[in-house]
Amino acid sequence: MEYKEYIEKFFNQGHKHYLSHISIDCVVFGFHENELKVLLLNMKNLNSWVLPGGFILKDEEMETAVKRILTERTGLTDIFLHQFQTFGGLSRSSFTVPELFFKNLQIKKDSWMFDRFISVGYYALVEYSKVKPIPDILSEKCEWFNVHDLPELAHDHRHIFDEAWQSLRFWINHYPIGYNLLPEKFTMPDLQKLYETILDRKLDRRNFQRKMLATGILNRLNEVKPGVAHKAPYLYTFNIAAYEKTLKTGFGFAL
Amino acid sequence: MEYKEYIEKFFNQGHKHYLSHISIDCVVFGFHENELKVLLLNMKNLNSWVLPGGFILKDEEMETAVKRILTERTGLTDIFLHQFQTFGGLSRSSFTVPELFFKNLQIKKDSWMFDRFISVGYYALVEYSKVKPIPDILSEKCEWFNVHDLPELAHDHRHIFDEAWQSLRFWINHYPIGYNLLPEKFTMPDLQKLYETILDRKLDRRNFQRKMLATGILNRLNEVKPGVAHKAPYLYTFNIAAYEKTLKTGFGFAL
DNA sequence: CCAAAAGTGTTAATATTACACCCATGA
DNA sequence: TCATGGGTGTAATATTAACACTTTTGG
Repeated sequence: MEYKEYIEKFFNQGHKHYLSHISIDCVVFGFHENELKVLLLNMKNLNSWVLPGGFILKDEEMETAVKRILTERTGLTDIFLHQFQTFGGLSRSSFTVPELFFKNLQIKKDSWMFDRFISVGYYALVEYSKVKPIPDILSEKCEWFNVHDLPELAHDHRHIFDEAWQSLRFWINHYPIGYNLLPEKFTMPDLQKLYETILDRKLDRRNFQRKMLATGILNRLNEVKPGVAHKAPYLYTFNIAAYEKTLKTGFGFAL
Repeated sequence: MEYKEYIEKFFNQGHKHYLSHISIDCVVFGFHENELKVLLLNMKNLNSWVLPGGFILKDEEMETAVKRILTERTGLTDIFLHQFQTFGGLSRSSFTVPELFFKNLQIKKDSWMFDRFISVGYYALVEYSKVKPIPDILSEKCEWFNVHDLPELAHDHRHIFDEAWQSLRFWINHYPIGYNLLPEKFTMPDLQKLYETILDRKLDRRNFQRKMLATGILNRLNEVKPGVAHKAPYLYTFNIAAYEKTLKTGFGFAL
């Protein structure tokens, strides 16, 4: 049984390969059908949902670890990442699980996995349609959830999610967003929906467009969105050079 | 020799008490004579300056650890803290030191202190005049430096400092500041100097005053600063209730 | 009595918000 | 042809920036 072996090795030997006491938790945001989504995992045998996460190899950059973890969960490379907070609460977890989880498993009582962890929180922005959610070895399901309709989360993951979303809301008032969340070509209404969804409030159509165009990060194409009812909206792409530049400098406006 | 014993115990036994692979680095800001200051330590035997830092006890909240560390360095309790970033670079340090540091010391080659560390960065705001800088066991000196005139820092501490200052600059555009950096009674020019020093640019006297008063976090006293040449400025205190409230909600203006 | 610093108010510029009309399209 | 959503411009308001005169005081 490959699973059994893997788990046992992970619990009993993992500390030889990974930094102990340190974990990574990721809040992966996607945008689909005008809804902001988050990727969650359902742990095997336990019926609990958790954020995707993992550990840092001893000879691995922290950010490389995050990318590795997220590539495993989503199939994507080149993911936008933002480190938003590190969680150090004493009671935040320890990997406490009911006995049944370990039936048939030979796991040492002093496994590194039962130690206390400090967790570094990252949020990621990904293009929903390109993601192939892949459960990890400990989990059964990997699914998208609407941010307004999350299941109960284990440990302090609800808190981590809340902090991530808040951080994201703050971020988009200062830095451009969308390149990582939208398809290559998108419409102004698409972009506005994205902002509205993240900020969780309505924005004025005309003012939004004016501000966005003023940032200079958009290219309007000589195409309109095909196959829509009513007047077809223009398609846009991001002006990557300007976008990247603004990612560094920030623009100072509030939507 | 107490020092020798302590160091040996710390290097050889510390992993039993502290979380391995995790450190804390603090950027302690003070304000004195219209200069923004940072507290640095000079390591014994090495002539290198570092940020104050430390480790987390296995049964200690992370924030409690930071407070403990800073109380040891400054003599203060109740310090304003802000976690600004976590540093996970592979090459960021490891505690590499020249051989001479270990002359006469019996330290195991596999001491936890030679492992790789992920470091959680906090900045602290303290009232300069109340601080009694106290070196730690590994260091010889603990001194204030003007932020514009820092010595060379070991490891990636210059980078950590830069990120802290940047984070602080960002912070003060959204949240009140000063309660932890100024004496209880202060003048409007004092407060302005503080802002100017942190932001590293001049502000308009009149507009500054208007905005500050508009926030409602200040109480003007019926006293003026004694013993000054020229017209004496009013003294202010912070309205703690309003200050604390604004610390949570933030005010949205840019200086 | 004057230089130097502090207190205060007004005006101009800019940014933000609110709002209304026309256009294109598929049903 | 009409209901729906998209494109655009302008006026009102709020915020920010620029700026000048008066007051106080120690030397």
